[in-house]
Amino acid sequence: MAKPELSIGEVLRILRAEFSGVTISKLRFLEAEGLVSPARTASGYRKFSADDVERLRYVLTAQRDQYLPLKVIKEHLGAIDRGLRPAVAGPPVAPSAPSAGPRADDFGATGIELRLTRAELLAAAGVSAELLGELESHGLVVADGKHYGGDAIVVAQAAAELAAYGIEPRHLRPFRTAADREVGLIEQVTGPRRTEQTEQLAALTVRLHTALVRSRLPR
Amino acid sequence: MAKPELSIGEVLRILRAEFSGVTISKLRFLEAEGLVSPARTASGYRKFSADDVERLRYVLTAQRDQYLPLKVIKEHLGAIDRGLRPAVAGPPVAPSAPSAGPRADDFGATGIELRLTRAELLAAAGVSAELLGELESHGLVVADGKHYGGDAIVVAQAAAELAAYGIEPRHLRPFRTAADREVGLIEQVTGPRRTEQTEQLAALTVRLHTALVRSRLPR
DNA sequence: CCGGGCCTCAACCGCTGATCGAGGGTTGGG
DNA sequence: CCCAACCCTCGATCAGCGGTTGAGGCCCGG
Repeated sequence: MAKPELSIGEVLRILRAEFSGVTISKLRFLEAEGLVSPARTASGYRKFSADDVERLRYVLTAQRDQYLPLKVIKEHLGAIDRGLRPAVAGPPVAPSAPSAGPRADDFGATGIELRLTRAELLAAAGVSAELLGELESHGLVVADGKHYGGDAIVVAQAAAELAAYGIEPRHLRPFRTAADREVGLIEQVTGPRRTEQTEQLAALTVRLHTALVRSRLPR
Repeated sequence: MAKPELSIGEVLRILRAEFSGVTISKLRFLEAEGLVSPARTASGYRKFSADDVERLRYVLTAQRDQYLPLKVIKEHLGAIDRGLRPAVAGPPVAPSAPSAGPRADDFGATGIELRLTRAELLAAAGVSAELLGELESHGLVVADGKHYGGDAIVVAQAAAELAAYGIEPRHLRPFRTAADREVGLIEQVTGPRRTEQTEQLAALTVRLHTALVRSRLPR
């Protein structure tokens, strides 16, 4: 028998060994919330695969050790399912303790690494191939081989909206330059590999940039 | 050296710049839960010190970015008070790699224009007068007469954190230049008065900038 | 054919994390 | 002295999350 599929009661006994607070009703609840989707027998009994159990273990661990809300755990699982990888916010800077503590903030709403074809990008951003071409020629959007990252969507959309104000891609070159310089500065500190620290630093510089722009807008 | 002590309303305005969901009643609630203990005037008014504000910032950040329950945050603060560093669990091992998604506050949800004295700015940002002086000499923070805007807090804090990575104010000049150019572009479109449209455009360009930086970070 | 296991669905629950309002004092400017 | 704006406490209330409970009923092995 290659794949033993377990009944809910069996799963319960397995997980009980590791997590004290688990009950049958909780497992059913987690299914109702969309965190696992066990198969069913013809008569409606749940059949849990080894993967399902693994998934439950993930959920219960995240809940117990990180206090994450189910909603967030669900998003993480969704990302994992799509073969994408998310990232965790570190602890805030301790008050009155200026150690270089990590601090995550509004940098990147998804944390998901996306890989899109050109066609997918056009569809996702809802822009014309022409605009995208211009953006590429000015170095505002770059493909990595045949694929574009998720940020390209945001860039393209923003560019499209700006075009409605009469601001064309060629006017946006300075943004590219500024971004390059910013990244250069970051790499000088953290080196050429992308780490947790890289992200934190980027979040910081972006925050700085945003505040600076705000502060310089007319009163 | 007279440390400026802030009333609850002042604290509110300061924290609003950074955290959208904070209210007076929430601040009082957090005191009731034992997360901060501001001093009181003879007549019973709360007086928040710079440390209190920092503590609140820690609480709000931990809540927003790590979804920690207040109970846990309180324990962490207790540990920090005793000179320890709080233990933080990493993400579960299960179905895949590290992760996570902080949320995106938008560009300017504040509404109210903050006006701070130099002392208030120092207290709110928790930075040294020296750092602030340097920032001013490089044009990163500017006073409008005797007062500073709320963005100055964010600028100063970001600069302080960057300093911990060895990035000094003088390295930040290009940010000023970039911000100036960005604002210049915006003003070319919307004119020299600050309107709804100015804000929208600024939000757009900042979004563009952020996405560009992200897209250019090493893979 | 019986008993334990499993099913659904709706109602209920306790806790967290606040919010609200009544009723009333404080402060500062005119 | 007055008024507006601000601040106070305390108790009631609330919404959402994360489940639990129970009624009523089917399924399956011995």
